[in-house]
Amino acid sequence: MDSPSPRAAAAGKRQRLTAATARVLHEQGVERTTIADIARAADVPAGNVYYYFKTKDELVEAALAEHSGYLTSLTHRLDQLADPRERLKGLIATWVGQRDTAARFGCPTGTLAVELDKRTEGGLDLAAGQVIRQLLDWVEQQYRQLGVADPDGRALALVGAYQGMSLLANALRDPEIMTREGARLACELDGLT
Amino acid sequence: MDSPSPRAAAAGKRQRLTAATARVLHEQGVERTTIADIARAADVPAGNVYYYFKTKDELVEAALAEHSGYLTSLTHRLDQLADPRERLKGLIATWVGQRDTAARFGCPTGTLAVELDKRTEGGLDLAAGQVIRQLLDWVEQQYRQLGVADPDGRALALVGAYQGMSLLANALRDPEIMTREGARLACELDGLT
DNA sequence: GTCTATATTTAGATAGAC
DNA sequence: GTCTATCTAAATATAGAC
Repeated sequence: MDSPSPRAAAAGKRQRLTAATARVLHEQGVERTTIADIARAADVPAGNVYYYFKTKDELVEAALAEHSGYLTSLTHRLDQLADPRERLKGLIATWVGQRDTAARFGCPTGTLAVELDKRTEGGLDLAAGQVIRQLLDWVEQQYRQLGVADPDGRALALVGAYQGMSLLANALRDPEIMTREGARLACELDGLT
Repeated sequence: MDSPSPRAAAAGKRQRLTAATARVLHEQGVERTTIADIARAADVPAGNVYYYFKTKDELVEAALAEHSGYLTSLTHRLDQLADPRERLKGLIATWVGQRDTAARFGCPTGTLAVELDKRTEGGLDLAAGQVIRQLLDWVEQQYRQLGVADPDGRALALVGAYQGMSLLANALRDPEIMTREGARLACELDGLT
């Protein structure tokens, strides 16, 4: 279409703002990111942002929804694999594939959780935790289908290992930490009876 | 002493400010903490802080030095134990003992690392990583003395597990995650030949 | 060495023209 | 629906009286 309808243009801008917010919050953190930063990244005029989002917190919420949507599409893709063990190994491979981003900026949801958890007001302090919970639940289901003992404990261990290796890779600026830990986790999966 | 010398009083205030900064940054995060918050927590008049620390970043540096000092005294205490395996189990027990604080505010050094890593200026972006490196080095030494293979990989796994379980406990506000993961890590240590 | 008052800067948010 | 100008609030940092 050469001339998208105003409604379509508006939806496009809203989507661009959401995607840009997710990216910029990951790179700069919530507190160091200004509305102007987001507008620039989305190529939307600064004064126009408030037409689409009433407050900065609404932008943060939209970014969290974006992360949740990404996670949903990732797990749906992995669900195509027949073997739950292969699904978990696919998840680990995805993490390792993002090692350079992780070494520079950490896990998008994990770092957001750390920042939001410091808040006492606004009601977003536990919002990132819900996205992490979504991942934990999916991982637990895979262990359950594998028929191993303590599926939720194992899910905590796997997702915890991911958050931990992302934080270390980020703090030490070393993507190879993701590779090494990913290999170890895949090995452990292979060793499960 | 009823009347400490001015020099002693000054050193006392500096120490109070350092300790208060470490505590408040942990609870509120760097970006959401104001100089006034720190002054109040240290019971020092707000306008007086700048006599002791020229900038907010100097306070952040002091807090990091405090964490490093805490880590040094903790490892020195654990070094009194004869068996390196017992030292590592003592470290894990210390982590689990701090589960309520971890569930509320995360690991002091880890959450500081996440925040500082988002910075591109000021030179403090990698400072928290050095404290984490200090812990990694000590843990690696213990594995080395145990004579197991891949001591630095194992150190990454153990410290990563700690950072991961702290983040999950914090994001989900559940201290029991620390207990469960701590038990698993201690078990793994017992299983090492 | 202590403290008040204030300068400076910055960012979130809004009013209103177009 | 778009955009500029601006209000307001807050926080870092400084000047200077005591």
